[in-house]
Amino acid sequence: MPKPALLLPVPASPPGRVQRVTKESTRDKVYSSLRNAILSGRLHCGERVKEIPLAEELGVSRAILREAMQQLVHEGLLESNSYRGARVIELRPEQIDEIVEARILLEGRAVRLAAERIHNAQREELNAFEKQLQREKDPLRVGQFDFRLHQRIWQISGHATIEKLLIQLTSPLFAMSLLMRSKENRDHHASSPLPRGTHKRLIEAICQGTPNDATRELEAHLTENWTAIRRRVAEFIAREEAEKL
Amino acid sequence: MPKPALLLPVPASPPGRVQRVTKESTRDKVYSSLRNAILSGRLHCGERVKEIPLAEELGVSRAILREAMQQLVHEGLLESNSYRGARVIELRPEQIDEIVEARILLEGRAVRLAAERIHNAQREELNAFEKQLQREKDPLRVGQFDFRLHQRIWQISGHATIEKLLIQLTSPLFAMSLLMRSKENRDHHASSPLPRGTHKRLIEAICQGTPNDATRELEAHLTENWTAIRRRVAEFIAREEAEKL
DNA sequence: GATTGTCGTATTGTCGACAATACGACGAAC
DNA sequence: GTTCGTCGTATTGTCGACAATACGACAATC
Repeated sequence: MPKPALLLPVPASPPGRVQRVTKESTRDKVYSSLRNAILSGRLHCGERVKEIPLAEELGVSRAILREAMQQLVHEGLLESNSYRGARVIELRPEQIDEIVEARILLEGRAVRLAAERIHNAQREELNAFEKQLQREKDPLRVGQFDFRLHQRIWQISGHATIEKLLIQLTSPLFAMSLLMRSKENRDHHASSPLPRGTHKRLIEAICQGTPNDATRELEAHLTENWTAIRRRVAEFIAREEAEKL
Repeated sequence: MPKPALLLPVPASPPGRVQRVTKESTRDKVYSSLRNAILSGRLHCGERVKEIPLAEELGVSRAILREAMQQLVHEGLLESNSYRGARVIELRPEQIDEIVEARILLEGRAVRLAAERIHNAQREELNAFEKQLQREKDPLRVGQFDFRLHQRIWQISGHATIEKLLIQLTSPLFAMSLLMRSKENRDHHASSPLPRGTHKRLIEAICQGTPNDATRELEAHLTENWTAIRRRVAEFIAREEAEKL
């Protein structure tokens, strides 16, 4: 039985209508493909990533794949030891604490700026996004919506440096929470839904242009959300350790 | 006339006394070498970085060099456009503002933690460092000492995530301030020394274990320091623009 | 004289092959 | 039975060569 493809092969560059100005290099396509694979759970946390099979699956040379992987290592989604290969990262609870702490600092400023600078069109967009998020039932898609919603807020803040740092900081977090959900589904553990009330209040604060409220709501939102995830990660790791012995 | 070597060729792996456990790969050596070259001003901001000559100078293949450069691009020290090569970054004043703002957020927390967690041995180390910094006359070396001192503080904070972000964030800043100094020396502009009073008070606050003072002193230190640099960058860019026309 | 088309070259993007290393299996010594 | 040495294989690290692209120079056209 042919195993299901984990990754989509890199598509030949689509013939843009007017010869696209910014040609995307193969490396960038491989990078995006790999990143998506991790951030959508097709490559799950802790999984070994071998170069030759992956290069074949993607239809590119190992050199290119290595450059893309290099980038993901630097971004914190992969970790590699020399001659011992690369794996998708697996965060320890203490690391999650650190990341969330840094995230609160940076995103606190981002939502403050967003509340100060938001336009009417963006207000509508955020509200629409939030309604969509409320309607969504599938927990996996809820997580992805959540991620994209936050990213949009960072964009609205207009602070490119903080935006970049936040993307880098939260990607491993997102991958890990994804792993939690899929493992919990597989093992038939209760998969409690994300708390969404704080989410709504955060959006409202940003749209109403009240920076202090926005920052406060963000802190509440993140701590509430991630103490739960953190506990689950700890339990998950404990279970894994137990299985090993 | 043979031009002076910008980079030291990558040395063959020195035969460690007991066969070092962590073998440094060629890529890592190339990465460090290149990074040092930028952060010590041997490769100056805005300079084009060509792969073939550089690979020959370093005595490695282009593939390896590309992987190392890739990493520096992600770190923000190089910027590259497809088929148009890579250059050392050149920050615009607005970017400096953004970086310093993010830095204050993160380093504010770092010095707070450092003040809470510092040990006696580390207190002495910081004080010694600070005295050394006071004695130093060469402005270039002052900058390097300053950078290392801050890095040591981040380490003492024990927050690995914030430390990593800060290194990434400040490297381009440091490279740019270096460029300023060397250009100013060359063009015989006045090169005003860094203000050091705030520096001393910051160290004292950390050593005395007063987190609030430490955070406040840090903010003073950074804003004082970087508004100066920012102004100089703006003037420098203005001069360059004028030369072009 | 300015604009546009063509081409050559310098440089980067991509690839396949070879060298070096880690890790597990297997067998020998105690 | 356990420990240690040896070796084979799977996998990564490194390299040199070929293909694709950008950019400037030069010629042709209006």
